[in-house]
Amino acid sequence: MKKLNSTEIAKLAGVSRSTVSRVVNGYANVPAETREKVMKVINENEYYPLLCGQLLAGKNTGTLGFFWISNAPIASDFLSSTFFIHVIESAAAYNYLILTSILKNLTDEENINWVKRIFFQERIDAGIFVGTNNNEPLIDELIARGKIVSLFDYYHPEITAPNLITANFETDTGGKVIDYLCGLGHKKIAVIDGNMNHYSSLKRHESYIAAMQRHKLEIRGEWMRYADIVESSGYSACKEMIAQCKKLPTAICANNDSAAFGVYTALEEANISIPDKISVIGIDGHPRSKFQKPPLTTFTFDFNQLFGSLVGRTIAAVEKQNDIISNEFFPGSLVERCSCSRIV
Amino acid sequence: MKKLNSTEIAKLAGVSRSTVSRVVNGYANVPAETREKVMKVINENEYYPLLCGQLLAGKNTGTLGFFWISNAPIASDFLSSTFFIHVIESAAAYNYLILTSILKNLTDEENINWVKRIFFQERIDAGIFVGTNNNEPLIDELIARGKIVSLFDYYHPEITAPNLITANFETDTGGKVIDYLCGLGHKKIAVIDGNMNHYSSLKRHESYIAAMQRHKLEIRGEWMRYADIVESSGYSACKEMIAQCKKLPTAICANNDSAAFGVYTALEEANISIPDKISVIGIDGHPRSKFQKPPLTTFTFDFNQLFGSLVGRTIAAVEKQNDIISNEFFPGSLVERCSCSRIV
DNA sequence: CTGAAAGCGCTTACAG
DNA sequence: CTGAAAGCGCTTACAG
Repeated sequence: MKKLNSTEIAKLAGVSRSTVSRVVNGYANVPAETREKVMKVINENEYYPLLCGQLLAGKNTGTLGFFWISNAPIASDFLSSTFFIHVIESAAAYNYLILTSILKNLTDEENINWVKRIFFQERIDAGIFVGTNNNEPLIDELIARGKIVSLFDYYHPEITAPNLITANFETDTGGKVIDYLCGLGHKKIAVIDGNMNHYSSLKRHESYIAAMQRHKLEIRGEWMRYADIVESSGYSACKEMIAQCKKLPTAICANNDSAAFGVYTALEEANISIPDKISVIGIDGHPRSKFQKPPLTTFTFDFNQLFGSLVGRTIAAVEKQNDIISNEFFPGSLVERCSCSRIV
Repeated sequence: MKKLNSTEIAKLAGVSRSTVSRVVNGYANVPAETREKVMKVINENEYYPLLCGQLLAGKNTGTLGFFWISNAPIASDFLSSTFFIHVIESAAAYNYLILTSILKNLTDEENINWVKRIFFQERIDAGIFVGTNNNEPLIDELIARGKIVSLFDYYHPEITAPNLITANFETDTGGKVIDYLCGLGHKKIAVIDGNMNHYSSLKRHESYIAAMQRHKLEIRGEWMRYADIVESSGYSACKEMIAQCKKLPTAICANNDSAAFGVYTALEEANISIPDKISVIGIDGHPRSKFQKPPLTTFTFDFNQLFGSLVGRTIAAVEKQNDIISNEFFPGSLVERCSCSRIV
C-alpha cells in the first residue's frame, strides 16, 4: 500500500486538502456526507497526517518530555522506575506521549545542551523533571524563555510563573514521623537527613527538628546523619553512627526508604536487631519496603496520584486552559509494619 | 531572547541559509573561518534548528519507539521497569531519544491504532517491542510496510526481512536448569511453564522436557503447571499443585522469577520449607530475587547487554548500515543462591 | 566553497 | 460549507 499525502487523499475523495484537514481534525463545519466520503478514503488508505507537516503549521507535538535527574545507578532503584510508568500511563490517558531522558545532573554543559535541544527543537510541548535541586539555573532559563516546566519536589513560594507547575510532598512529613515514634515512647531518636538541595529533604529536616523540640527530645549531634537516596549511602551513614556514637538511639528516621534499606544492613552487621534494639522508619512507600525482614514501617505517598496530577496540570497548561493550580502538596500516610517497637 | 530561524541566523552571520544548514549539520565543505563566524551567531542566539523543518526536509527523527505490551499491572513489576531504563540509556549513547507506550495487547483496535499512529505519523525512526506474542498481525503489517521493527523474545527462522531485528534468550535455558537440578540429585521435578505465545516460554518448555527425558526422569502430569509472568499467577499454580498432587516433587522450576516469588508464598503458606523440603529455581535474574528469603537461585540474563545490542542494531538499521545481525541469542548464567539443596 | 531555488506536508485565515 | 493561497523551517541537488 502506497503511503498517500493529504493532496492525494483530497483528490481521491473529490475535495480540497482544506477539507481533508478539517475532517482529520474533527472540525464541526463539515457536513456528515462530506465527512463520511473523506473518512472512507482515509480509512482505506490508512492515512495519518505526518507530524512534521502538522507541527510546521503550528500544531502541538502531543509529547511531554520526562527528565530524570539522578547520580544514582538508576536501573537498580525500583521506586524511580515506577515514576516513569505513572507518568507514561497518566499522559496516555490524555493521548499524550512521553519522551524520556536520564541525566546525572543539570549542571554539566552536555546535559544542559541535551535538555535545551529537546525543548528548543520543539520536540515536546512541556517538560517534567524529577530529581532536580531546588535551585537550577537551567530551569529558571527555560521558564524565562516561556517553556512549560513541571517539577516534582521543587518549590519557590515567590515564583508564580504560569508556565511553572509543581507537585510536592506535604511539608510536615518529618514531624509526623517523629510524632509516631514519640507515641511509641521513643525519646532517643536519630535522624538520617537527605540531600538539602532537594526541597523535600530540607522540609523533612526542619520538621524533624521542630517536632523533636516540641516533644522536648534531646537533639544529639552524633545522632544527626546524612545519606543520599541510595541504599549504600544509608548503610555508610548508619555504620558510621554506630562506630562513633557514645550512646545508641532507640530509633532511626531515614529520609527515604532506600537509605532505610542500608540502615537495615548496617544494623544487621552490627548484630543490632530491628525492632527489638533499634526501631527504623522510612519515608516513601518503596515497593521493596514490604519485602524487607522485618517489613519496613514507612510514611507512604501515593505517587500515582501525585504524578497523575502533575501530568494533568501540565497538559492543561499546554492546552492553555485557565485557572491551572500551579502547585500541590500531597499528603502521605503512615504504613505501619514491623520495624518500630514500643518502648516499655 | 527572541528565537531566531535559519534565515535570521544566516542574515546575522552574513551567509545563506544553505551555509547555516551545512554548519549545523557539520558538513565538511565549509572553511573553518566561515564555520566559526556562523557558529558564533548560532551560539550567541542558542539557535537549534526546529525538528519539524528538518523532518520535512527528510531528516530522521532521532527517536525510537518503545512499546511495552503487558496485561500485568506493570507498575508493580520491577524487572520490566529496568528494561525501559536499559533501552533509554543505550539509545542516549547514540544520541537517540525514546518515546514510550504501555499497551495491554496488540489486538485491540485502539491499541493497534495507537501504534500505527506513532509509526505512520513518522514520530519515530523505528519501534522496539517487548512482550509481544510470537505471532502478531500488527508486527507483520509494520514489517510489510517497511517500518523498522525490533523485538525482544520473538523469533521466526524463516523470516529474514532487513527491517526485522530481534534479541532472544538462548533456547536451551530450560535444559540447563534441569541439568543443574539433576546435578544436585533431584529426580522429582515440577515445571511451571509460561505463556506459550512467547517464544521463550515455548523453548523453555521444549528444553525442560528434552532434558528430563535425557535424564530419564518421570514426567508427571500433575507436576506440569502454568503461570504468567506475575507473582499471583505463580502462587495459584503452586497452590493448586500442592492441593492436587498425590506425590510432591523435590524441586520446582519456574518459567520466570516473578512466578517463583509466588511459589515461595504458596510453599510458605503450606509450611513447606525452601530448600529443605522443596527446591525452587527461577529464570531471569530479577532484581528482587536476591532479597527473597531464602535468596532465589535463578538462571540469569544480562538484560543491559541484550537491550544494548537490540538498540544498537536498531539504530544501525535506521542509519542504513550494512551487515546488520538481524537476530542474536543471548546466553544466561546460573546464579546460585540458597533456594536449591542437594538430595542426599 | 556558496547561494538561489525547489521541495517536503500540513493547517488556517480569508474570500466567496 | 469549501477551495485557493499563504505560510510554517529546514535541507539538498544543482549551478556556478
